[in-house]
Amino acid sequence: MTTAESLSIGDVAERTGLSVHALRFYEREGLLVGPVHRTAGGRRRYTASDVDWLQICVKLRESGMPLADLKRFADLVRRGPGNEAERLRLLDDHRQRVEAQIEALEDCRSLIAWKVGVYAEHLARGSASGLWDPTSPGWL
Amino acid sequence: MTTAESLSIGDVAERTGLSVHALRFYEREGLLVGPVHRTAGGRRRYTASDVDWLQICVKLRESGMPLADLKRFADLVRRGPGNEAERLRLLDDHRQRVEAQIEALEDCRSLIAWKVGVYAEHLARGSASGLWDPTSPGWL
DNA sequence: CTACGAGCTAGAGCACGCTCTAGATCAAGT
DNA sequence: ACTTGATCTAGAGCGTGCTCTAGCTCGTAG
Repeated sequence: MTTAESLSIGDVAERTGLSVHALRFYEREGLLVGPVHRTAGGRRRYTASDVDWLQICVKLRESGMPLADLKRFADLVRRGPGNEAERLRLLDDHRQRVEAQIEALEDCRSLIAWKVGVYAEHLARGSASGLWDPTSPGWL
Repeated sequence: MTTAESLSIGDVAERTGLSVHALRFYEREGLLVGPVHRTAGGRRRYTASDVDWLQICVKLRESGMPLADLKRFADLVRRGPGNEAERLRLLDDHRQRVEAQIEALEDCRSLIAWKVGVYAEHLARGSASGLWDPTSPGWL
């Protein structure tokens, strides 16, 4: 349940798009910066900055950062000031990987788009024979 | 060994970037269009169009197409003419997913780039405190 | 003729990232 | 008080996509 200052695991799941299972898993794996507080009854209570951090995690995961790197990053932040250069390196390395990935995807996109275009044209003409038919020469 | 018309599994591994293990695995999974020929001694002999197809597979995999879709595609091609519309649909669906993925990555990239920029600037100034420090307000 | 690297099969194993289960507890509505 | 739904823990299980092993065979160079 939502109150002014703290959110249940279900609320956080809704806000981040992660499942409650994933949230508990992330916590076990040490991917959160701070310890999650608990109610008297033992239920997790998340703060707004927990959610902020998790939303960053989601973005980094979506862009392909492995959990291990996310953990290294969380560790650095948790240890506090003094390792900013290392944090920056981690992020910047990831940025480079993301850029490479975008380029690779754009390559694939143009290959596919071209193939789709050729295909559609032949279909429109009703003359699709020979396309992707490895027994005909020049099928590519 | 390479001869005019046929390649060993090792050659194909080199040309496609797939491991020999992966090549045998792909074959078992029915991801190839034609059956791979064998020498008298039972060794695989690949043709140039096998390599062409595998290179397409690699591109599609790099862009995130699951093996199951690749298999559906290979099945369609193997069955020969008459299902071009279905092939086109498969490819075009994938193209759309790739485009969505590029957009998502570009989003992530700008988030990261911004964060990296802020970080680098603060580091240059020697005033990095408060960055990603969930105990300070406005740490995002 | 022999050695040695490349290839063969069947099947086990692995890394990643969750996802699900069981069985119990908590908390809120009626 | 009772019911109902959310949450808890510990740990097993799973989907994807390879990767590796064991034990054997092939085939080319010397």
